[in-house]
Amino acid sequence: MQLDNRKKEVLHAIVDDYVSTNEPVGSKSLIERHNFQVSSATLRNDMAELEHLGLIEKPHTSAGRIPSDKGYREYVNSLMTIEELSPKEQLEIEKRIDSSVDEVTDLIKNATHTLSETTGFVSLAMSPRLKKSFLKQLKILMIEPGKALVVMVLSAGVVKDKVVRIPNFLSDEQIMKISGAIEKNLTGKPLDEITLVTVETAGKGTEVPEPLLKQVLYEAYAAIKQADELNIYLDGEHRILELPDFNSLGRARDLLGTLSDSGMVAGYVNEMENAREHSTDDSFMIRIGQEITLEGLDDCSFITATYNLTDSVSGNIGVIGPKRMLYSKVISQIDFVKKKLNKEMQRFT
Amino acid sequence: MQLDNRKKEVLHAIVDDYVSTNEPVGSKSLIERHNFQVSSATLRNDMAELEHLGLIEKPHTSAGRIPSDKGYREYVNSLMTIEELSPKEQLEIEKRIDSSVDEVTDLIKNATHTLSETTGFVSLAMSPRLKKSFLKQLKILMIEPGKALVVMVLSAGVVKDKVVRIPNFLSDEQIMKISGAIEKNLTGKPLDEITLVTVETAGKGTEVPEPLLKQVLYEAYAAIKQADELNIYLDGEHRILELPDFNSLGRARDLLGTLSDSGMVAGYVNEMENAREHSTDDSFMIRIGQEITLEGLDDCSFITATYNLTDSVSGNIGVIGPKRMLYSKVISQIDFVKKKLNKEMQRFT
DNA sequence: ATTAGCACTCTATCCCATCGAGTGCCAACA
DNA sequence: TGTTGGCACTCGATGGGATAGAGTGCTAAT
Repeated sequence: MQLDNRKKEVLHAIVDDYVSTNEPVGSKSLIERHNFQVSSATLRNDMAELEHLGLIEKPHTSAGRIPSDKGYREYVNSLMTIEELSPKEQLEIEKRIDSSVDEVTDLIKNATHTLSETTGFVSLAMSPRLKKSFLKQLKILMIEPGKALVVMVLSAGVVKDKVVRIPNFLSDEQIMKISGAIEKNLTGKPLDEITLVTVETAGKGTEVPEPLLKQVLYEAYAAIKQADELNIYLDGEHRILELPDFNSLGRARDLLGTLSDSGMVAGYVNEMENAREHSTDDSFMIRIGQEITLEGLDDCSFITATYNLTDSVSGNIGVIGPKRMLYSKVISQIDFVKKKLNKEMQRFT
Repeated sequence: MQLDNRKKEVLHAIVDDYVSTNEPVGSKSLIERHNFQVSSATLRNDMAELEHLGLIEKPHTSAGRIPSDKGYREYVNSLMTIEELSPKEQLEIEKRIDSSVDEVTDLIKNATHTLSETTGFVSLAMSPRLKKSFLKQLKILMIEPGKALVVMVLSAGVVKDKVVRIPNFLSDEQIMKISGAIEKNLTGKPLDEITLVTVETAGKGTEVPEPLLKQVLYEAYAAIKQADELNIYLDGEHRILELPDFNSLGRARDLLGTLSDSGMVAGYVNEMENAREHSTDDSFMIRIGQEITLEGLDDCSFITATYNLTDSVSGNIGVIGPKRMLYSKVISQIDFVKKKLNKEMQRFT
């Protein structure tokens, strides 16, 4: 994008003004609010140029300009400068992320809630992608005839469990044998390398009759697979209605409708994450307006960062807010929450 | 409420018409839509009377009438007749409540989601009140030095667990002893009779040094207490925006804001439930408009039914919708979901 | 007790005039 | 060539009538 300096400043100013006033910005008010050493007519020429480049647009023929998706993109990529949060803001966030919880899940929910409160937008987090973490323990507890609990401890300090159905007439002892065999053979294996075949192989030589054994092994496998399923935590959906950008009811409805299908959102975040892994970006993912392929999010921006539970186990945390947001601020808020989250997570590993 | 027959019919008709049209109903349209064998002037007199009794009201001097909270209450208590769902509707619900899930929690979430889909309103369920269920098993699993998992199996077929911190230098064997002692002494006791004292007494004679023992017992107690904490599941909040009753944005915002504090809603449901237990009502709780003491729910009705996991372990499931709802229909929908839920729950006990 | 008739009330809607912020373009200027 | 003042034009927002329509309460007659 070959823009001379003044045009860059103009775009910068338009984005800033539009973000803070929520009104299309015209050449005259631009002059009033900023120290351009030229006349409004000159700015009008510049603005015509910027519009030609697709960076800004007019809602109506005789209205001021608002940034286009491309304009926001340029702003985010090249123009804005990110400032650190003030110590007071930092303290506020640190205070809210309660460090006394006993489970990683609660910590993540906490951070998500905090992020929604500080930004005023919808926040979301993905559970850690555990497929790279490995099994440290696996126990099968008999609950009652026909029912057992598979408990797994993973390397990332996470505990998962699942109630499963087992054949009625299996004895406690048989179950112990099976769970011991699985644990012995699969400990240390990353979850994504554990398949039904691996589990079945691990269970061999347990002196349990074939068909019974097979069912238990299958259930154990299912439990392991469920352990690395991704969860998504959304928070603060109701804040959408407090944003002037979504006062049209129709938009708010579409957006909330989409967000209510959390599985779909989770799938999208995952897609984004996969796309990132093959690129050279830093750890932020920013999608603006139409770049987002979820229905009803045309007027939104979607920003996530990657937190780390261990070196190889990570997840995402971020916000969904209006395109018209204070990007630099929001990004540093997400960044700070992410860092705090990373720090707190060390307690678990 | 001493109302002659025609006045009852008039109130009935006003509620019906207002529910279906969402417009204040006047004397003339009442005549048009129903077979009253009198003139509109007569109805006007009746309506003036009903208004005097506080059963209906006028939005403006020259508008038709709408039911007041009291009017809806009279309608619900004495006027409406509840019809069964059609076989088709029943089938639809049965189909949606997937019976293949392995955990009670998932079943409840499923039913809640189904209820929101069938009614088009916000639905909610409380987790079973487990304080009357008793401990069937309690195991403490060592996860790593300093960390253990307390697994509890309750009489209602529910499995609960909690990660707890324990002293670093406790051995596997010591933990087993403690968990064995707790299990031995507390099995069969209802959760609400288990106190810190009971747990400490149960743990005596385990030959584990006093201060270490005490900490583990405390954590076990905390885990047990957490097991009977109530959870609330809300679903379909976004549907609020699809209701004409909440097209004013301000109202929708207040309502969603209140619902976002799920703890508060849970507390309210619990309060309602407690109030019910001392009354002779049947199993439905209906709160209309201002009867609801939650902020922002003035235009809502809150209807819940009680499901049973076992004879003594129950929870609530219901909806929050606009006051202007088809009560008879919604009640039978909730009732049917509740019955289906009860039926499915038998698999777990 | 019921009814027809009537004057009155209030909202919703449409139309129209006006205002104002903003634009594009042109001609002049450095 | 880039910058500027000037000007005609556009279009949404605002606000003031005028009108229509549905509904009401009251009165007098049945």
